[in-house]
Amino acid sequence: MKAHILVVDDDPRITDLLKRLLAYEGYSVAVAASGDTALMRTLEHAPDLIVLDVMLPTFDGLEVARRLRTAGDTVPILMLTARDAIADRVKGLEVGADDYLVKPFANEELLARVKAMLRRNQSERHELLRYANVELDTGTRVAHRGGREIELSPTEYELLSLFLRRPRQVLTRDIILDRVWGIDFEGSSNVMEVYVGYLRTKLEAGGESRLIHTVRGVGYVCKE
Amino acid sequence: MKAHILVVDDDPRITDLLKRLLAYEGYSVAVAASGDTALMRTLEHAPDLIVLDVMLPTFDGLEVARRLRTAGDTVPILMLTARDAIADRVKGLEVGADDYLVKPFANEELLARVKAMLRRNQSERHELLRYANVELDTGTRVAHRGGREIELSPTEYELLSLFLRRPRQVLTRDIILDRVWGIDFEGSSNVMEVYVGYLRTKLEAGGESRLIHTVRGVGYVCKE
DNA sequence: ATCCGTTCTCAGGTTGTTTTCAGCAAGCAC
DNA sequence: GTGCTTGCTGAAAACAACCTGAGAACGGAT
Repeated sequence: MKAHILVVDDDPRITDLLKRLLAYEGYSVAVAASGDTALMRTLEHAPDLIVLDVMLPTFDGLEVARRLRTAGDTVPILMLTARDAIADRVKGLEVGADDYLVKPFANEELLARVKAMLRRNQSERHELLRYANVELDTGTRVAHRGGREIELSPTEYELLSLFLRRPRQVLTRDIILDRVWGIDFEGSSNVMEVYVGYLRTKLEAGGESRLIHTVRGVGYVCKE
Repeated sequence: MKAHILVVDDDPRITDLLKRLLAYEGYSVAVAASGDTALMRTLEHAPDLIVLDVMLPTFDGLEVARRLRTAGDTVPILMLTARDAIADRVKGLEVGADDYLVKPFANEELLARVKAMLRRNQSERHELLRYANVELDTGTRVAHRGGREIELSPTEYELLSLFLRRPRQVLTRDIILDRVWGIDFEGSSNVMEVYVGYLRTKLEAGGESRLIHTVRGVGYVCKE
């Protein structure tokens, strides 16, 4: 639902601009300013797309892309290259970037590409998220526990996939609200609690053990 | 033996990208930027495949394809069509193109098609898509369910073939709109719903079970 | 110009999903 | 235990998504 985008650039003007632009379009945005933090953030957040500048401290964008690909990560990468660095574009594509954009770029163009890349990717990527005896197929959007098939509404699906992407990790209420309902969620509502309830009901309908546990005062964890 | 590919487009962005992409995959690539140079290059180099944009100076891609075919040239043609030009795709096929791709496209997808087209030497591209008891002949564009023959309008055909190529997988509205209508839809239209309706009516006219199910808030699936 | 098939728009009805709310249960500090 | 906070749950209201029939707009063929 809310696509999550990681922006990697060492120029704060660029990251600021992109962050605001993308957030305004409804994406949830994270930022990294160097090669190593980019890799870390990718592992942490499993973004749906990376906007990656070539010039970076520690190690450059090409190296980041190469490491991700050799590690088997298929997240779409949109590379930002300087106007005159044709060689970089070629290398970028060779190294596993999916598209590139020449700086300076028009906002509209960046948005168009991001959108197109996300849409295409969505069709090709069907992962099988799994934890304990729960499976979630992102292609069919159906969950299984044991042999039982579990149908999910869109929101339930988002929530469960969030949990399954980060098993054993405590997710704060803020993070969950951000990822599933979007940043602009204000004031007091207990939607999240209601939906955790729905999920628990469905996941435990066959008498199975609880998988989503409450961490009082903080949020929830998915673990056995 | 390197396959030789001619890329025809007047946008240097596209030719730049394609040239590097295809060259990296080991093809030898030539470029033309207008209809007449495309014809000249074809005569000169006798490429094994042509990637041909519809919109071109001098005369357009459709015209290039038509002239080649009437001259007896059977070189496989992969047509690049604009986003909202369904009519062009149909015309392209009528005029002798062998496949088409909607811009913007995923690099992977272009490579896959190029490979596939080179492999099957342009003659036997009559696929028979099949799922459950539904068949779709991509040569005659006629569908069958059980023994019943089902005639389809061009749009209905596109839609059904999309579903049959990815059975059991949930296709989001974005993807369907993109692949069938080529539209980057912001505004509200319900064409897609109407056409799903048409397709259902035709597919279920013999009292058969529903094959195209709606996934609320997401899109549709083709499954039993 | 007219016909016919196809595509698209619109409005109303239907159904499933999301949110809210109020009361209850569970955890925690004292 | 008591009192306070935090989280759970069932029901109903509010909302949005989807379907359908009717017809308008379009384009090619005669």
